Amino acid sequence: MKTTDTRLKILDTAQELIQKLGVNAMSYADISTAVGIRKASIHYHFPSKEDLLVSLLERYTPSFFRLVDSILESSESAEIKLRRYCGLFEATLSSGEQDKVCLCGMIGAEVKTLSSSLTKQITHFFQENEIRLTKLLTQGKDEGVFSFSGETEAMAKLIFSLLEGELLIARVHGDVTHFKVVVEQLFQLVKA
Amino acid sequence: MKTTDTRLKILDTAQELIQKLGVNAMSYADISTAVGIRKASIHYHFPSKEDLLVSLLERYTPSFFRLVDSILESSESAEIKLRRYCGLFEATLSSGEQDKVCLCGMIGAEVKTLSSSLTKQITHFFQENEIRLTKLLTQGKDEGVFSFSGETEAMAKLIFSLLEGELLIARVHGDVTHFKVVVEQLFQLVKA
DNA sequence: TATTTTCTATCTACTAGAAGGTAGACGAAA
DNA sequence: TTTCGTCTACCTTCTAGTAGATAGAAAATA
Repeated sequence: MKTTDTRLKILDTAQELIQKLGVNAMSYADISTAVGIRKASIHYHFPSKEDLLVSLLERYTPSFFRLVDSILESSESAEIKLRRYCGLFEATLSSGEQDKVCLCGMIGAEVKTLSSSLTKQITHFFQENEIRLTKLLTQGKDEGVFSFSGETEAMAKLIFSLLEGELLIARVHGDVTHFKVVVEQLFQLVKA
Repeated sequence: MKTTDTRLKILDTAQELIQKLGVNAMSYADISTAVGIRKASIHYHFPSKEDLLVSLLERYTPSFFRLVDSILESSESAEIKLRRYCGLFEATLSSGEQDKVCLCGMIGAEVKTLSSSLTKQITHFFQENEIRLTKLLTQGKDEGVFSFSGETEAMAKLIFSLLEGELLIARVHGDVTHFKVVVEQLFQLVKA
């Protein structure tokens, strides 16, 4: 098997396991079993768990923002764009056995057990989301489809925290509808 | 030392450790060191980790709702009550070294590594919060101090997810202000 | 009251298994 | 013939959890 194939399989599997169980409940042995490769081979590709986490975030963050930016750059209304943005989070929750949350949300919860360089990567992910949401909201206000009082930046922060929080809560309830209800309520609040 | 004293110390320490590090990153050895007692003594009071978690939630949930209910039963305006409710979450974040989140938020993130009876306890905590927020919002609408479109129940869900999410996010940023900004924005949205 | 017994909470010492990680052999491909 | 990716075998440390000794307090008995 090619290097890149194994590497990818390891990253995919590790990501799924972390989104489901968290960093500290996931082990090299788990990945080993799921991928069908020996633990030592995983250490060949990712010498330490920290290396694996860094690589995971270096892949996840740009790939997530490619999706977000393709939404932002489309020619749709700000309302549709925001719906599609929220849809990215809902897709994570709905996928598979409805047992996964945002990778960065999960790692964010465990931040106090991780290195400062990982903390920086998570902070960066959060900030970039707020920046893009601010853009989106500004566009919506300019178009006249969004209307709400307060600062646009504060609203962006609020929306992002609500989405990350809902992912956790809806999963505990085992109820994707819970997520959808909150997103609909969000639209009630921002719609002009 | 009296039984109850040691038991309390163990519970207090375990709670702090979980709020900071999470269930899976906290060990009996950690508690042992912090309390100044041997591991075996902790197992005497709480035979298994599951027992400890159950006891922790059986203490945390009613004690949290005692605080919430004392706010709800006060004679203040709904706005003040909501501020004080949000203040409970902010207090957790602000306390100590600003490294703790809601116990149930943290355990909620790790829910897929835990027993179904613990999942039920977390679900219950979330639902009871939504019920109380719904009451509070209804009072505010009746008083005329709150005004927002959409269902009151959906708004309650939205507020709770936003608070749990903000706790995680603001901690990663190491910035209590981030939390305060979002709470202020919430008031912009609900105020009449 | 004095003594014995039982109970309680702690301790030391241990187990088995899982964790992250390493050394070095080996086969295939470049 | 060197490099690459995988393997087996192993190490150390940590994990939850157990067995059994012990000291002191409480309760029962003489």
